[in-house]
Amino acid sequence: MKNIRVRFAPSPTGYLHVGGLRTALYNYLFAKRNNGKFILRIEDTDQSRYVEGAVENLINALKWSGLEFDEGPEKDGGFGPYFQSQRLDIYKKYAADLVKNKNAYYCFCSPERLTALRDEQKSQNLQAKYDKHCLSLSETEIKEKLDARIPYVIRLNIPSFEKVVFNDIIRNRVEFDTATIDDQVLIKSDGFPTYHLANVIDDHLMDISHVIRGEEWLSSTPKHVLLYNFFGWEIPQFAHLPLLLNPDKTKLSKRQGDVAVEDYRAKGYSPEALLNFVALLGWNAGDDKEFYYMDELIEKFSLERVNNSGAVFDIQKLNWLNTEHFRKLPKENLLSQLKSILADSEFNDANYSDEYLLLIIESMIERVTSVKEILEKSPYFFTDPLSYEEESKAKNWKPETPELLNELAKRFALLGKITDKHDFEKPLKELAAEKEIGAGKLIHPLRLAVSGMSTGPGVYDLLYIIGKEKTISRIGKAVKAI
RNA sequence: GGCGCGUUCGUCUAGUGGCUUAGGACGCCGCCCUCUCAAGGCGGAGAUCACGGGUUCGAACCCCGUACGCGCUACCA
Repeated sequence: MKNIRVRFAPSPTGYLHVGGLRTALYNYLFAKRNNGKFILRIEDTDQSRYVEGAVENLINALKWSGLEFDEGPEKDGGFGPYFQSQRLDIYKKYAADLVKNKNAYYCFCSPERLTALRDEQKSQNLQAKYDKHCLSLSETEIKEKLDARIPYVIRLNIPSFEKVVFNDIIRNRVEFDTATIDDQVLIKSDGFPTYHLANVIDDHLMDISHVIRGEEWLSSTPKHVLLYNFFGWEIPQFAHLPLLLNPDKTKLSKRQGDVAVEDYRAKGYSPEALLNFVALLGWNAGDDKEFYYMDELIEKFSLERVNNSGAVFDIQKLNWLNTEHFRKLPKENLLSQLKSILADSEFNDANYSDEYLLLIIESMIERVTSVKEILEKSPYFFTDPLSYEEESKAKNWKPETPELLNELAKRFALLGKITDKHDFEKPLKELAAEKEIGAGKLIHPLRLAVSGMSTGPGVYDLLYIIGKEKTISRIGKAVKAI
């Protein structure tokens, strides 16, 4: 079997789309599974869409996701450059060959004529297609126009009434009639190639064996097939991936939620979870397994098992997977994450011991789905309560509460050095018994006083972590404040 | 409008002619546990396999048609 070489070929629009992430992942998995190479190529042939820093963002997002490319920008594998904008001479040369063989031709039509033509066709409910007006230009006419510096494009000369048939790994046989295919512009008037030309030339020159890309490319694949034929090149294997969809089943878009990998990163999702989730959107191994690490994905992946219908991006399932992955992270990882998040937070002035932070992690891990959430759900480990939850106040703060809590604080103060969370339990239970009330009558207001909240770890864990001194002082504060 | 691709619980999916009274997961609901919130355990509801024809002893699975959805229809990728 020939060498497996696949590419992820995004256009640098500013960020990595999760759909793009999945495309990249499938390419990556396929490459790794088959001892092939995963190549990153930047399709920056549209000057009007140039975005500052986009390539850097893209590469960073891929790196964060763990999809390291074998060849690409700054990583030459002998097939570079990997920026299409740096390969203009190559495209020009091949375009000239096409023109010489009459498989492409110069077109000098103005945008106005093109628009008028399209409008006319549309009004008659005809397919919008270039009318090959410039195909009939003579050599001398072309030369004259060229000399006169009239702007031109080079168009693909689609033969009429032929069938173009190709095989797609995911969709099997696909057939198009050339009568329905437009004479695609190959070289734009600014001298840049369009995607269609550049992609075929680069895939051939870069020795790409499998073209794995989104379904939106399926309709233009016959143009590419024609180009391969005109050049006399071997056609790569195609695999057109189903689209990722919004909940309303339209193509996944910004308007209906987050689509950038960096958005998910910012929200605290882990790359492992995001990758695991996205891998399952359109692929499965044929069994019930849903939790995967990268190495297992590589081991099991095959294009043949990719689905052929679009998949809704279901954030709930992502949340679940994120949680599953999160629970399996080693403590040291969580600790270092928490430290760096704290450093960037409003609580960055204090210095917390590893021991302290580890206790927090242990108490919160079942209650959050990311380290970031620890700060959101339990700020009380880092600051005294700034306010007290109204609902809990109404429910748990009774007229006799201040007196009870003061008494409890007094008894806590009598405790020696705290060595176990249950040290707090005894005085609390005793007081409850003496007053002939349920422990809950003390526990709920106590939690509120100490944390300002009504939810969180077990109350004894809570007290043990924040410590005896802070517990007592916070009770004092709460009694005054509430 | 034309062309292409698709259609199994709300969602992701298993299923490739008899093993299927269509399996799993997320979510949802209930119960248990319990100082709260979670986590965990147990259980439940939820799909006439888009619809209509055909082929077959037998079809979610094969064929044809229809409907619907999506994609493409740019000197964007």
